[in-house]
Amino acid sequence: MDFNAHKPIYLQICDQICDRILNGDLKPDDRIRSVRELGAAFGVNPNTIMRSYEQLQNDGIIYNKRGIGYFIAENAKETVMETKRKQFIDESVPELAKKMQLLHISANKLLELLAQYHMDQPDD
Amino acid sequence: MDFNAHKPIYLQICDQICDRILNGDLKPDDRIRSVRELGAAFGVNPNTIMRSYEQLQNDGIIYNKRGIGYFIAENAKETVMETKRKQFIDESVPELAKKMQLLHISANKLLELLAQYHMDQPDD
Amino acid sequence: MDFNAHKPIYLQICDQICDRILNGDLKPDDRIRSVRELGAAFGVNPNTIMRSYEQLQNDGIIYNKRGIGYFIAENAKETVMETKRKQFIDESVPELAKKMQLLHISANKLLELLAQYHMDQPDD
Amino acid sequence: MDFNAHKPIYLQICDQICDRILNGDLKPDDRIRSVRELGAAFGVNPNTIMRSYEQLQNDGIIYNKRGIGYFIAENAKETVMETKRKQFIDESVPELAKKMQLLHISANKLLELLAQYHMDQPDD
DNA sequence: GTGGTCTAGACCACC
DNA sequence: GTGGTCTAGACCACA
Repeated sequence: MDFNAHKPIYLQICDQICDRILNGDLKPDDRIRSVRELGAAFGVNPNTIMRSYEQLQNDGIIYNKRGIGYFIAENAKETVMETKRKQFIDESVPELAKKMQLLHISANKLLELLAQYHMDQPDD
Repeated sequence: MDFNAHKPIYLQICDQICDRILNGDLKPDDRIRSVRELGAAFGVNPNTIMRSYEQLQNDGIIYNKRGIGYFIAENAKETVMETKRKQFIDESVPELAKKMQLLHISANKLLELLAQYHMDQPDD
Repeated sequence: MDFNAHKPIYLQICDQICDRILNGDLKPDDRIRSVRELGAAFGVNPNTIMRSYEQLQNDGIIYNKRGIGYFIAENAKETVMETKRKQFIDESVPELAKKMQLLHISANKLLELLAQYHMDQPDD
Repeated sequence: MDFNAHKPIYLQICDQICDRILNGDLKPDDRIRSVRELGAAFGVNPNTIMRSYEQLQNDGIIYNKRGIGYFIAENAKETVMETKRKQFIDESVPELAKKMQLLHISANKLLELLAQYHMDQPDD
């Protein structure tokens, strides 16, 4: 894994795990790799992984069994989905709208730009 | 002005000035407020304002008359517009596309969300 | 059995056994379940149960017949009672007093709160 | 400051700050000492202090001004009070009730024990 | 000066 | 083996 220099590594790891939950790769009660294991795999200090796991645990996305490891929470997918959608609607959309207005970019133009990025997703 | 906690204040000030240039509030050769004045107005250290002005000057958006103050550059609006559009297309759009895909938000849904924010802009 | 996340599982198991001794559920020379059996019942590693039994044995609350199992000690109830009362008076009460003071909870309020939990115990 | 060995230092620091908020020593918008300063004062690594501050910030008890420091939140006292009271009622009280029942300690006996610890607090 | 992130390495309790 | 806490020290961006 290679990391964006401008965002904390531990948050990028959170994002990566959330993405894997959203796309179904990680399911409830799946064990995720230990801090040491994942640290080695990512070439990152275990403390940094620990920090990611703490964050995710605070958010109710993973839970911990003492001496055993970390596991995906029961309703992790819903939690992540809800959190991210809320963020999207409350932050990304207004910001986007503001930019479009200032830059004179119409909705049509936006659709055109998005078309390049395989927007073949169903609504839900 | 209240500042977003996750973006440097000096950049938020840059943004605010750029916005005012784009919407026509600031025109070429208008004088902008001194670092002291704006610092006081924003409740921010003048050094921070200075940093914003340096940034804008480097980008060719404002210029400096020594001992007098900072002024909006001749082609500021075009410069800003071009820079921001490039950023929008190269950064915002791909990021947006990725989020929409993960969150199963369709283009239609996006338009619907945007509609709340007065999308009555012409293309150009 | 579900375990409190902030106290070691092996101590919670000790507590549970002590409670059963105090309330008369376990009597002197009763055999308690084997580490394997109890481990399976609790969904816990047998080593963890072993650790609980060692602890209780050190405290003189249970004893071991090699190859046969663990048994409640003769004076287990008295031992437990004495130990726990000492703990209660030396640790729980001061801690309680400190909290009540900080949170402005009066003795009356405390009695009121306790009333919900069937405080029909005689003194002794 | 001397620390209890069985509770994480960073949590003990959180508690100490909460206590100072509750007793009125720290008021809204007061600046608290920098991580380095407090670390030096307590003979503790600044990282450990940082961890306390993160925790308190997550709980909405303190907030941060970039490059300036940490400050007591507006309604910190209420937040702390509410959190701790909830904890007291939901956790301490039932646990206390259970212990009293098992150890045959009556409400009167409890009051007697508490009396030593200056229980001259008003209700509220 | 401030906080924030990260590393390396240690030690501990627990399973 | 697991996580959890802590230290020491580094480097960075920001005010």
